[in-house]
Parts: sequence; structure tokens; C-alpha cells
Amino acid sequence: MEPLLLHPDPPPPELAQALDLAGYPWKSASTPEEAARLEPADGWSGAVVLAHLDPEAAFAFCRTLRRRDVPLEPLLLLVSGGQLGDLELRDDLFDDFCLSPFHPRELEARLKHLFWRTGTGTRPELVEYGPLVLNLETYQAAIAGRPLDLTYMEYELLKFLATNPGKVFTREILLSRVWGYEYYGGARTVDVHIRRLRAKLGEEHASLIQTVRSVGYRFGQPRWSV
Amino acid sequence: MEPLLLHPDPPPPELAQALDLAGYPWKSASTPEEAARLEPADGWSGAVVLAHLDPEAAFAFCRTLRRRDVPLEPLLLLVSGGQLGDLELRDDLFDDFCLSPFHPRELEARLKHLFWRTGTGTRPELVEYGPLVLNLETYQAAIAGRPLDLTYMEYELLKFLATNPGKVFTREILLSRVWGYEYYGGARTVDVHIRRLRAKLGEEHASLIQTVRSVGYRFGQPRWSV
DNA sequence: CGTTGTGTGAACGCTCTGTTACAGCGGCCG
DNA sequence: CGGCCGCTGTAACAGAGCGTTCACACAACG
Repeated sequence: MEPLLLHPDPPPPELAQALDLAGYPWKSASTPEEAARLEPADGWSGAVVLAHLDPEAAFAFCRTLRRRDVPLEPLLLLVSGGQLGDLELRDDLFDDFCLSPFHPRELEARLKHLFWRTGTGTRPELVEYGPLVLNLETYQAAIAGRPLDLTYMEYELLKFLATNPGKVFTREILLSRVWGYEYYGGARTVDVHIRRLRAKLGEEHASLIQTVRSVGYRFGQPRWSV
Repeated sequence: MEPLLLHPDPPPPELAQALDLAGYPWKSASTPEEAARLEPADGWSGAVVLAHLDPEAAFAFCRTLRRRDVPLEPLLLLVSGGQLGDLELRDDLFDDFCLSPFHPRELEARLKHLFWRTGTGTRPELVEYGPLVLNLETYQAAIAGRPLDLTYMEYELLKFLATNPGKVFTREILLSRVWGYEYYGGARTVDVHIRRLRAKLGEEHASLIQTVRSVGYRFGQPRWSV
């Protein structure tokens, strides 16, 4: 069996021990670059990421792994109880999570269920909203059947917005969730990318992205599921 | 939002309470037949099954739900630590599990992630009062089903008032709570915004905001009623 | 009937956004 | 190695939208 990828490096002893006991081989890495260096020829069988030591680094780590040509999965996140709120809007970064400190048998059961589940293939590869279709596997986008030639950042921004239709996001939230790091003084960057997206969507569909003055931007219509 | 299906009936109070607090409506059933009888027209939005009281009955319950024409999902299983071994070879009966006793926030986080994963939308955060609905996620407002086109300050003011219905606020309080503590401006500003709000609410609902002479403004009916 | 408080309309000025242009950077190819 | 090109972030400007203020009319209350 191919090894699991662990983060950070070195992993805490109780995690290493639990995986050893459960019979899962593993290697650990602190950075995506290191993970790429250590990756076996057949790829990782999955990943376990500890989020409660350095949350920002951990989420950035996950994000990179998920944006590869072949997204790494399954990905199990270890979080502390106080971090449960951090999972919001980050659903796409993990497949399952486990509260830490954890019971070794719970970790084992989660990994087992994850491998069973991913074997059956359940990850969504399409994001659709009205005339818009995003193919997450091929990084292609289309509006009303017409292919869109989007750059990387445009695609990521549109994907994030379209995954959360109707919801308003401030520029700061967009910068931290799409760009992936805390950002100082460059909020206008979002405006420009929004403009480029609108231009490529075409006049007809430019209104898919709406401006909410003094707040931020919103994609599509709200869910009035009252 | 359609209710969740719970098993057994009645569910333990801590489970019922956790779901209530998280805002998920639910109905409980002991048998698949009972579940079929209680099922809403649009189907269940998901299921939460307690497995540690009567494991055999619980697994049989899950199996029946999964063998329907439209398999019920997502299905969250609540198990005790000693039952983790029982999950083996039963992966197809559940989508996720949670150790019991559980932390309410873990249950909520698992449900949220499950709904995201299976594509079922999450419920929006709403502020409601009579015919008025404020969607806090989309920054949109509606009165009697009709969308309201509010500016930022109008929305903030209405949100503050509507979240404290029946209570009277002086202009100074409103300025400090809505505009901000450091705000230094004329009290008449509030009047103008109130006026514009009333105009947009329409003649029919303008009385939702009442003037309390020499004091300030009040939204909705007073608590001690008329 | 006078005083005080509130509704109303218009106008000013600021804040926020759309838009354009440009510089840095890295990749690609000759 | 050097030049070209596409992507990205930043700065600057203009315009529109919005909040604030003012002036006056009107209502409430003694």
C-alpha cells in the first residue's frame, strides 16, 4: 500500500503511533514542495493534516494539495474543538475531520470509511449554476455552452463564488480564501479580477456577479429557501 | 428546510436539543414504516441514527432506508466508542459517524459538511419579523415576498431594529450601535434614514417602524402588547 | 397658541466602485 | 542568452451612488 502523507513534519508521536498500530505506512512533510519530493511513483494513498498547531499553514497545505492536477484524496483533517468554526467555507479542503485529542480507534475507523468511500468515487467534479459549468478535473469553464478562457486566478475566484452561490463575500474574505494568505492593502485586486471575469462572462451574463456596495460581491441569486 | 429523520423515537434529549440549537428541524421514528408515514412530500433532508442503544435495530433501520428507490442520504450514525468495530463491513449503511457522547458543535459541523458534500444546500441565516425577512448571508431583504432594494446603511439600520423588535431606541443609541461608537454627527440623520426605510417598506408596512415621541423609534409591536 | 419635536424634499460632498494603464515576473521559444 | 508574451498586482482617475446636512412644513402636546 502506498504511504499516507502527514503534515506537519515531524508529526506528533500519538498520531504516528496510531497509524503504525493501524498498519498504515506514512511519510511526513511540512511544505507542499517537500511533499512533492517525497511522493511515491504511484502517488499518495491519502493525507492526514494536523490543523491545530498552525491552522493557516495547514489550510494552505491542504489547498495546494487539492489544486494539483490530480487532487489528493482522501484528506483527513485533525482539529481541536475550538477550531470547528474554522471549517466553515473550507469544506472543499478536506473529506473528513476528527477531533483532537482523538481515540486511535476512531482515527482508524475514519480512515477505513474514507478509503471505502473514495473507492466508490463521490467527489463532485462539476460545479454548475444556471448557464455556468465548471469542470474541476479539466480546469475548464463554459457559459451557456460557450467555452471560457480563464486564467488560473480567474478560475479559482469564479469557482469559489460559484460554490457558494448567493452569499456575499467581502474583499478580505475573498483574498484569504481564494488567494490563500492574509493580505494588506490590496483589496482593489479583487475588483480588477471581478471586472475581468465579468468581461469574459460576456455582457449577457456579467450580472451573474453582483456588487453589494460597501460589502463585497455576490454570485448568482440568493437562496430564498424560506 | 425539510426535516431530518431521527431514530429511535423518542430520541435522547441531548440529541434533540443539539439539533434544535443548530436550527435543524426533525421528526423521529422507531421503524421504517413509521418513517414512511411521517415522510414529508419533498422527502427527508437526511437522517441521524443512534446506534448504541439497540445496534441491531439501528443497522436494520439504516439498511431499509438505503434500499429505497431513492436512498436516503446523508445518513449520520451516532455510535459509542466500543461500537467502532461494528462499523466494519457496514460502510454502505452510513455517510459519516460521530462518537457518542458528542459535542454539539461537532455534530453541527458534521451535518454541515455532509450537506455540503452531498450537494444539499445549507440553510441561510435569516432574521424574520412578520412579513419582513432579512437574509444575512446575501444582504437582501424582502417584505411580504417582495424584494427590497436597500442601501448599506438602510439595511444595517433595519437589521438592528428587526433583531430587537418591540424595543425603543433613542437616536443616540442608534447612532452608536448602527453607525459606530466613534460616530459624531447629527441626530437628524436617523430620521432621514427611517423615513427612507418607511418609504421602501411601502405604505402598507410603514407602520412597522413607529415613532415614540421625545424618545426615538421602535420596530414592531411593544413586548407588553396593546 | 406657542413650543417642541418630527416628516419631507433637495443639495452638497464624500466614499466606493468601474475602468484603464502600466510594471513586475515568469515561462516559452528562437 | 535575449526578447517576447501572458498573467498578475498596483496605481490613478473619473463617475456614480449614497450619506449627511439644511431648511422648512407640519404635527403633537401643554
